[in-house]
Amino acid sequence: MSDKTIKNLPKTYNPGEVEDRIYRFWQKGGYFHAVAHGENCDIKPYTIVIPPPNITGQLHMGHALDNTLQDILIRWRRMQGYEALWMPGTDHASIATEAKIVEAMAKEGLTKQDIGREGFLKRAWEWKEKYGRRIIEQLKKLGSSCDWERERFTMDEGCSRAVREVFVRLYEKGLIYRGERIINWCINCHTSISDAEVEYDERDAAFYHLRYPLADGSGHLELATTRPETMLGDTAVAVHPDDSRYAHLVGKNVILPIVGKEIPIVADAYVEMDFGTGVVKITPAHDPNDFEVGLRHDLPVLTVTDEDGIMNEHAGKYRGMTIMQCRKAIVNDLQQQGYLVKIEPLKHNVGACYRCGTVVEPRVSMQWFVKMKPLATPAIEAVKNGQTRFVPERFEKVYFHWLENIRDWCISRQLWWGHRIPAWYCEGCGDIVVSLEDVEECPKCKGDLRQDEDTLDTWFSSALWPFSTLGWPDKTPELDYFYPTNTLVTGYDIIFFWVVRMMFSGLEHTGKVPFDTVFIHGLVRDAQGRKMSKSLGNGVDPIEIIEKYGADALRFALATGNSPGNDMRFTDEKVESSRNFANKIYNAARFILLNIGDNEVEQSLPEKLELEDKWIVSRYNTLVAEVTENLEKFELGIAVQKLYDFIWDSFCDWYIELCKSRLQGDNADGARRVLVFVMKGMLALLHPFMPFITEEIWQNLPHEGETLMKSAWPVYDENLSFSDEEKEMERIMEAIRAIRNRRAEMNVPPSKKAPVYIETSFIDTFKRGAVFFERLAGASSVKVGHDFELNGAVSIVTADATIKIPMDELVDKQAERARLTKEKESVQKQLQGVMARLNNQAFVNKAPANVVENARENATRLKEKLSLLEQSLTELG
RNA sequence: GGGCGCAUAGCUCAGCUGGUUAGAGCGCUUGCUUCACACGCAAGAGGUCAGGGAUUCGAGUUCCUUUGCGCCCACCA
Repeated sequence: MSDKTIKNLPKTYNPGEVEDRIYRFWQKGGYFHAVAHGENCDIKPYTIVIPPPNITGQLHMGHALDNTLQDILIRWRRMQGYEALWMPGTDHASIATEAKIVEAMAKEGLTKQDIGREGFLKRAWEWKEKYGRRIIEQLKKLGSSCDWERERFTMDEGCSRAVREVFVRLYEKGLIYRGERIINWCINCHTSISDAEVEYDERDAAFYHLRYPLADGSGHLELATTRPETMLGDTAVAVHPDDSRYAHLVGKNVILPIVGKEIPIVADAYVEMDFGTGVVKITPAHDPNDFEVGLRHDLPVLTVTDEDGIMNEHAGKYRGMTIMQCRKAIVNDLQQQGYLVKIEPLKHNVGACYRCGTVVEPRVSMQWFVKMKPLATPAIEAVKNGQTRFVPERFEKVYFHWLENIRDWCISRQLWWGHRIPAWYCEGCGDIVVSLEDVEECPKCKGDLRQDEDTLDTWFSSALWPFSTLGWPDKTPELDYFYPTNTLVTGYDIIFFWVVRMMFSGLEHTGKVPFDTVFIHGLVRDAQGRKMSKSLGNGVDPIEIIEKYGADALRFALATGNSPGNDMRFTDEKVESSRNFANKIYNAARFILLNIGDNEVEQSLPEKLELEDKWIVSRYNTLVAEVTENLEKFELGIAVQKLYDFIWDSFCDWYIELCKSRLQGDNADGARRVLVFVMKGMLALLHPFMPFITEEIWQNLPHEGETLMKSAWPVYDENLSFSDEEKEMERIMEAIRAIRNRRAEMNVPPSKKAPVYIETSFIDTFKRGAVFFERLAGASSVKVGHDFELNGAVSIVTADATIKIPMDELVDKQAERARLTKEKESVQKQLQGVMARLNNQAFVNKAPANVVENARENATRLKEKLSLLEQSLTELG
C-alpha cells in the first residue's frame, strides 16, 4: 500500500489516484481467486457466472449496472465467508461480430469472399484479442472482483468442446434435426435467425385486394394481401372450412393471375372468416402460417426470392428485381390486367432483424433445429417447483409463457464466425456424420466428407456457459463444487435469449438447474427516460463517468434507488451526489485520523461506553442486521439508502459532532475507539457498494488483516443493543433540534450564545447532555431543574422538557403566544387522532400488542407536551 | 388479442410481509468562511400517495374498477 496517509491528502477525495492502485493491490494479492474445495470442506461456495459481454463492443451503462449488482453480491458473500466465485468471460457474438468485421473490411474494399473463410477467421480472432481485452479492462475499471485466472471465451477450447458434446448428444437423442423449414432470413446479415431474434414493429402498410379468377370460368375469388409480390409463389388459396360463402368452391381451382397457372382452393381453419374477404392466398415458401397450411394440404413450396432478397428464376419477368421493385411492378401489372380491386391502408407488424433492423424475409431453407418441447417441459417444471426462482417473481410468468408456446429453435447460421456445425456429408452415399471429432472419410462407404458450412447460433454456446466454464463435460472439481451456481444477474430483455436456454440446457446436460435465483434488473435509460441507443446518440459512457466521478460514485449511483426488475434513469446529478457521499466518508475518515494522531488505538470498543457511544453503537448494530437482511432479499437499493442515511446523518452529522468536545479532553481514547469501531463497521458494510474508497480508508485505519475485501462481514450482536440509551439520546437530540429551530426562527446569529434553562423530569439525561447543548445549540451555560423563575424568556417545548432561554431583547410576547398556541393546536390535533384510535375497542382488541403499546406511549408523550405548552402559555401571561 | 409494469414533494425516484405525524437525492427559501468536509453545516417551505369503489380496527401498501403512459408476447394474410 501507499505510505501516504490520508491526513496528508487534500480536502477532497481523488478517486482517480486511488482506484487503479487499489485494484492492482487486490489483483496482486490474488483476492479474487476462488478455489474448489473438496467434499469434506464446510466452506460453502457462492457462484455467479457473468453474462459474458460481447467482444464487439465496449462497456455501456447496462453492463455497468449488471456488473455492479453482481460485484455487490459477490463481495458481500465473500466477506460472509463463502468461497465466492465470480466467473468471468466474453462472448464471441457470432452475428454481431461478423457484421462488424464485414463492415470494417468494406472500408478496405474487401468482402468475405475476397479473403475466404480462413482469412476471415484470422481477422476475427485478431478482433477478439483486441476488443475482448478492451472490455475486460473496462470491467476492471468498474471494480469487478472477477476471478480473472478463470477467464473464459465462448469459443475457447473448453467451451467449443462442450458445444460439440451437446450437439452430438442432442443429435443422437433425436433432439437436433436437420430439415427444410421456414425460417427468418435476414438479407443483410445473410443468415437465418431464430424467432427470438426477430423484433416486431408496427408500421403503415397497404392491404392489396386482388381478384383470382375461378378456373371453371364461373367467377372469381377476392382476397387481400400485404405482400402481393409473393403471389408468384402461391400454390393454393384457402378459406375457412365453416365459411358457407365459399364451401361450394373448396376443391376447385383458381387461376393465378399473371402466372396463369391453376392452383387449388383448400379449406383450413387457420383462415379468419371475419378478416379481409375470408380468403387467403397461400405462399408456403414465404410465410410461416402458409408454410403450415402447405404441410397440412401437401402443397408444393415455391421459393421466388434468393438469399439477397432478389426475385429469382421462378419470378419470370420480375427476375432480378428487389422485393420492393417487384411489388411495385406487380401491383401495376395486376391493375392493368384488372386483377387489383383496391388498396387499403393497414397498420401491421413487420419483423426486423434485431441486429441490423432489416426487414426479415420468411424463407424455406435447409437448417438445423433443436426440438424444443421435450426440453421446455422440465425447464418449466423446475421453476414451478421452486428449484429456480425469479426476483422479482413476476418474470416467472414471462418465462412460462415463452416456454409454453415455444417453437423449434433454428440453430444454424450462414456465418463463418462461430462454432462450425460438427456434421459431415458424404459425397458418395450422401450419409450424414455427426461427430465429436473431425472426420475425414465416410464410415459407411469411405467416400469423401464435406463439413457443413454453417455455424451455430451464438446463444447455443452461451446456453452452456454456467457449466461449460466450469469444465463440463469433464467431471472437474470446479463443476462439482461450484455448480449449480447461485445467482444469475441479468436484464429482463434477455430472459428469452439466454436465461431460458441456460435453464433447459443445464437440466438436460447436467440434470440440475444452472442457478437457484435469477435476479432481474431493468434497463438504464437516459435522463429523459429514453432507451440509450447508438442511433439516438444518447448513450452515456461509463468510462467517462468513472474518470470524472470515480467508479465508486458510479456504482453507488446505479445501486441507489434501483429496485429489481424496474428501469432506471441515469443522470449526472445522481452520480454527483454519490461522489459527494464518497467525499463525506473520506472527510469523516480524515477527521478520525486527525484525532488519532500518534495515539495507539485499540481495535475493540472501550469497557465504558458513554451515552452517545451506546446510541451510535446500538444504531450501527441495527444497521448491520437490516443491511444484511436487505441484501439477502436482493433489496440492494434499500440497503444503499440505509447506509447513506446512517453514515451521513447519524454518524457524521451527529456522532462526530457529539464527540468533538470529548476528543479535546481526557476521555479522548474512548471516543477514538468508538469512532474507529463504527467507522470500520460502516466501511465493511459499504464495501460491496463502494469497494475502492472503503479499502483505501480501511488501510489507513488501525486494522488487522491484509484487506478489507477479505475481512469479515459484520454480524448483529445482542450485546451492542442499547435501546434505553437510544431513547435517552433521542430526548437530547430532539431538544437540540428544537432550540436550533427557535433560534433560526428568531434570526439569532450562531455567534450569539445564551444561557439555557431546562425544566424536565429527566434530570440526569439532560445534565449529561449539557455539553451538547453548549456545542450544538448555542448555549453559553446550561441549568437543569424544575420551575426556573425567568422573566421574558423564550420557551421551547418538547415532549420531555421545557427549555427556557432568556433573551429579553428578542422576546415578542404576542408572537410568542401565537407560536405556542399554534403548536398547542397541532399537538391537540395529533392527540385527538391517537385517542380516537385508543378509544376504539376494535382497535385495542384486534391490533397487535406492540402497535397498541406504541399508540399509548405516543398519547402519553403528546399529553405531556400539551401540558407543558399550556404551562408555558400561562407563564407568559 | 393476451400479459406485465408505472402513476407518491417542482424534478428523479424509494417505500419489504397493511400499523405512529409518507421518505431520499436534486431543486427552492433563510442563516453560517463552526478547528473533517461549501462535493459542507444548520433551519425551513413543499404531498387530499392518478380517479372511484370494496375488504379491514387501520390502506400509499390488499382486491375490483376507470383513466393516462410505457413495455413484452402473439401475428388476422
